[in-house]
Amino acid sequence: MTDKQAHVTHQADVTTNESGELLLENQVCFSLYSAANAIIRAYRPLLDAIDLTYPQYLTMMVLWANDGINVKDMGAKLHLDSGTLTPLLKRLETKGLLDRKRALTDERVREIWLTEAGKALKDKAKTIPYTMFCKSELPFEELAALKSTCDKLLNTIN
Amino acid sequence: MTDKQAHVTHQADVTTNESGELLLENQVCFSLYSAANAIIRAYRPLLDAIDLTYPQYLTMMVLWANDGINVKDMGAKLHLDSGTLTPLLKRLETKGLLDRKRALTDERVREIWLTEAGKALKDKAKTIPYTMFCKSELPFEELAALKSTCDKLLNTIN
DNA sequence: AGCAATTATATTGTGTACAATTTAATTTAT
DNA sequence: ATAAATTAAATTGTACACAATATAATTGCT
Repeated sequence: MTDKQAHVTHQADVTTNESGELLLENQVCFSLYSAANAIIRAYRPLLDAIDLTYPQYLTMMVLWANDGINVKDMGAKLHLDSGTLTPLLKRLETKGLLDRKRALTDERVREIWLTEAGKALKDKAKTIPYTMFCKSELPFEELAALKSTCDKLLNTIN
Repeated sequence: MTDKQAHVTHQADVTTNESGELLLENQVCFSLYSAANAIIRAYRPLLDAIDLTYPQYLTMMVLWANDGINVKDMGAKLHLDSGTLTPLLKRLETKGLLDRKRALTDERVREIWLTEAGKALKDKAKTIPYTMFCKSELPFEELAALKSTCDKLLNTIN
């Protein structure tokens, strides 16, 4: 083993075993990736009841707090680009939850406005976060620490 | 506000503000979801160099430690089903990294065996975890805590 | 004013995730 | 032994993510 590899093994032994092997079980990123998938799966039965997917639910949450927001600002909040958002917003429009209007001052800009049905959905979604909190079976402090680390990761990694 | 909703707000104020509103900024699950997406984006330039996607890289990692594993056991390790794995494994087969063989004792079972090229790729992938560790700019202990919480979440939520 | 550069969104194409269903092989129960 | 039940993969269809590119509107520059 080279000096460089020894350093690697020492510094990052979350990721490798004593022989420097790549082990799935030791990968932080794999745990994060699997937990994110599991969370989306856990949301599904709750969101099926209001006919939303998880990304659609996040999008509605942005709109409930920022009605009339444009696609670019929505993308900045959700960390998603127009390639993801355009079709997603069209599907929410088809469901009758929002309208996609062009801004009067700038024809390029698409403003997203909730319909009455879209606004009404907010109330039905209100209990979802607490249900998920219970499903997690984790103490409040641990979830707060998880959020803090994820936010740091997101900020430094991009 | 009902008593039940007051309880919700008190218990889960990571998710809601003082008026009980659903705020994206306060959602643990959204942070986890965004961090997972960000991590996959951060892996991309490293994995492009060896022509793998992140799920393909995870799959190869399983094979490097468990050559000849079948699809079901692979799915249990990766928390993915055959609907995801079958096409993914076919793509890795097309790249010449593995062979998909039927088990002799049970014709239903598909065994996945690394080719020489598949085995050789392991060496090129060795430095990736340490590079990602550096990219995170987080102390080792915080990453270990992150992994621990994600693993707990994955176990309780399913 | 007029043209180049920039910006906002949309489109195209690839690769996941996953529910639901199908197919084929094996096991179980009678 | 054989029909029913179970199991392992594969298939089908929907919905993300995101890179790359295209389109159209606006801004900046001279």
